[in-house]
Amino acid sequence: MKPTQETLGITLAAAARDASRAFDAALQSAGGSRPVWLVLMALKQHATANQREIAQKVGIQGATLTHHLNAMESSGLLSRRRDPHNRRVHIVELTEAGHAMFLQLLGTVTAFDKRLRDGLDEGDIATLRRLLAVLQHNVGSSAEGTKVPARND
Amino acid sequence: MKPTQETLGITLAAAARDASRAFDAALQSAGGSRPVWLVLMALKQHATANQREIAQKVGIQGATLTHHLNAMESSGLLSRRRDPHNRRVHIVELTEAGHAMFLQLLGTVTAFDKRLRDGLDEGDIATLRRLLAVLQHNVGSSAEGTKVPARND
DNA sequence: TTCTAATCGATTGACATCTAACGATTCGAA
DNA sequence: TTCGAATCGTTAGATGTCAATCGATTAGAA
Repeated sequence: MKPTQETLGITLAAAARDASRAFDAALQSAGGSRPVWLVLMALKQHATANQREIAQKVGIQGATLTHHLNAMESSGLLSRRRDPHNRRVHIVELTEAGHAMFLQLLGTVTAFDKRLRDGLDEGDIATLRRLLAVLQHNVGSSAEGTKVPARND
Repeated sequence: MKPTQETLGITLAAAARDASRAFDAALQSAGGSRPVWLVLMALKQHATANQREIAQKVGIQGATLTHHLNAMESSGLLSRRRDPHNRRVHIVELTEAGHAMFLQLLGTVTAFDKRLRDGLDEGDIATLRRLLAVLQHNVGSSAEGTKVPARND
């Protein structure tokens, strides 16, 4: 490892941090937030889902999702009801307002993505996805259906 | 944008999240943490620095750094003294324990980086760095001397 | 010399995230 | 049928981050 060069993890974290901050700022200007967007997106892909599935899809812990869902339910973006077949389970669904919020944020997300891609061709994008997937594989996760690794004490 | 494909920002954030979690776990097992590592690294590169410089180097706000420095000073890893030429400024320096902690964590960091790079050749690494730098440029930041973008209300 | 603006680091409060633990519910082996 | 283990979502507390604000200090124009 060259002494003047950052480790790959630090480089990746810094790039992601900068991109995420800009993305967060864009979403906030559009009246949303990143967690809101991620939950909306998960529920757009699967119209009804339980919380465990959403948390897994989004890549966060159930406890974290509870907080986001509480806020989003209060805001009228989604509803939760007990599954009659298994009363431990919440079925989560978007409301009309939730669907509207998704559309509201979609423009922002698309514009941001376009901005992020500026100067990169499809080959670059594919390469980046491939390399990022390798990194994820190397730390023990796959890009889809990510399982949250336990943090050791 | 293809409907079945994640936006680039989400892909990047997910990869970075997974890598960061693994990195955090590795550092924790070695008795440190990511903020500790980043501060140690910044102070290894510039033996004496003021807080603003460290915060900028690490890529976090001054308020955040204060908390980390408080903890690290309590742990004996570093010391702070007022600059006699400008009493607003703190000069931050590593202690012997701080230098020892750096070495302690260095092995972990190196091993983690090696793990991250598994299956990637030098060309891949260079490509990844280049592409990440493009992304950072596109969101308004450069990879070195990162300025933290303001979050709009 | 005076005074305004800028700088520095700290404090406060809010947001997002995690772990550990919990109560309620369900599953499945005995 | 019983009961221990597993699942589900929630709560509480801790960590890391940010913005806004503050008191102390300095710089520089008038």
